[in-house]
Amino acid sequence: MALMTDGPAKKELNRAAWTAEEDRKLAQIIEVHGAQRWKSVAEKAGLNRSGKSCRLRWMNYLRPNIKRGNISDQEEDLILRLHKLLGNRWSLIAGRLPGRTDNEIKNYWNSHLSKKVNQKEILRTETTTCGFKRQRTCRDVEKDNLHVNEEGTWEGDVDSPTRLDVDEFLDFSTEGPFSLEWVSKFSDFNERLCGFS
DNA sequence: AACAACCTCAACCGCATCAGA
DNA sequence: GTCTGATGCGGTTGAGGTTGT
Repeated sequence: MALMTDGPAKKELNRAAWTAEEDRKLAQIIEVHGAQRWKSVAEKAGLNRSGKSCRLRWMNYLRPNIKRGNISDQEEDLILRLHKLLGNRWSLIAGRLPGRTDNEIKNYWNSHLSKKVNQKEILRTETTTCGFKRQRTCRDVEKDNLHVNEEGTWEGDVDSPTRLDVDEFLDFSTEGPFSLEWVSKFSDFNERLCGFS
């Protein structure tokens, strides 16, 4: 990408791909001043970048413990299941995948998983027309189950076996990244909710 | 080998939300 | 209560790489 103008009065910002030198400067400043006040971080680092751009670069690329590429089968499975439940809430999904960023998961979904899911949906529709019991689609689930009552409890149909506390279930702050217990609880919930895994 | 079509992913944009003045 | 700046999120874009013809 080339240098572009943001408007006649504004200083032109560099919107080209980040260089190793820029990465180094940014990391250095964050080490000293912390990952906050991104506008001043950009200024202090002497980068002709917006605060937003610096934040994004740090969050998606420079941050420690970032995993890149090679999404495992387990991770893929988790993304699929979480997406079934949460939809395009990439940051929430990323919160359950240590070292993965919302941007990476979003990209992975758009380039790999959305196609897989579409194919599955087509197969399921075909199965339905053959007279087998119709499996529930995610849209059905959303329609029927994504309802939070006054007590903050997530409840489905009156007869539905699925009831859980949404806040507790989606509170990723207290528990570590995804624990086996959580995954198992989620899988169980998801299977009952969707009728398939 | 050359070109087109497709894919991937880094980066940007617009909008919503929040906190502080 | 309102304004303003900072931050976070999801959608989208486009450059570069890969694959197919």
